[in-house]
Amino acid sequence: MNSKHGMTFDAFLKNFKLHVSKLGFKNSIQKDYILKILFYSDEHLTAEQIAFKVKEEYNIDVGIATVYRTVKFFEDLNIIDSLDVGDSVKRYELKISEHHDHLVCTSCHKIIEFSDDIIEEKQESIAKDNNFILKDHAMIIYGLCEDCQ
Amino acid sequence: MNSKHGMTFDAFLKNFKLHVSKLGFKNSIQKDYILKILFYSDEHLTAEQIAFKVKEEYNIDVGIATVYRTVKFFEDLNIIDSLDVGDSVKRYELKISEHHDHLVCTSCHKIIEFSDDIIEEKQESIAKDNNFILKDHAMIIYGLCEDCQ
DNA sequence: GTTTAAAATGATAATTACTATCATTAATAT
DNA sequence: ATATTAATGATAGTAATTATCATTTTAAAC
Repeated sequence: MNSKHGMTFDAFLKNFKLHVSKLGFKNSIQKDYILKILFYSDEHLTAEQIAFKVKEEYNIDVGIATVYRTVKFFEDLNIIDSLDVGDSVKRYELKISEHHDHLVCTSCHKIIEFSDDIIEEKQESIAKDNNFILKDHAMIIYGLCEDCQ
Repeated sequence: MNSKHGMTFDAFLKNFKLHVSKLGFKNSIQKDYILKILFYSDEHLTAEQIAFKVKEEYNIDVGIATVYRTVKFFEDLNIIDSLDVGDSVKRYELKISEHHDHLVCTSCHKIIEFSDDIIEEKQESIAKDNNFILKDHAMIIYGLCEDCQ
């Protein structure tokens, strides 16, 4: 067990590749390494950051267009979340750990994750009350962190 | 009383213009009509839509740069909220009615407003628990509305 | 292991929402 | 009325993302 996700990356990757094949898509080393960077990252990464880290850590060149395509692909597969902190750049994170929401510092842009069962339940009931089938939600609380007050 | 806001637009505008003056800024018919469109709109409007409606409904020409500047100005004054439904276009709404969050249909992009006191309270306590001074929050629940299921 | 068909990639052009610039206009103070 | 100064509008510029298309790679069939 060498990760915070309760699963090794190799096991996760094997599973992922099988899933991709079954859906009729083709695997690639680019997908593998983008996934790997996201798997091990503690932070929410932009497309540019992903490309940079794949090169830096594994010496694999990935075109920026491929990164954008791949994160979109991952979103379609529902394995990543995208997050816009308010600076109009999308940041991505793998969805394999349990769901959480975000607290964002409006000064230093630090991101803190949290989860709250009561809020989750409330969201369910609000969707129900409005005859919506709940698909997803995004909740960002903006404030000033300890360091920036 | 001719509006959903419990105040006539004329009263609201008078107040607004006084506030602008007091802060040392100048008033303009462009600001007035952008505010008027937002005041009477049931929907969350993009900058482009605001410019179009000002022309359509009051036959006033407003440059698109002025609309962007003005909504930013209104944001600084804290009288409008901006909302990104996920299509990377900002939509704006006046903040004169009480605070609410949004339910968005992922199919037809219909927006439904809701508010929930328990969620609001929870957000307060989450901010507190993390030593954040809460400034604002954005919560969007995504789902399929009745018509799109 | 070759061949084949289709999808993925990478370089880059295009798009789009938004911002900056700057000359002109309009609003407030004197 | 005049002066001052901010606001406006036209448009160039920016930055993130998407589209295009020639080339490469994948995976399946032979």
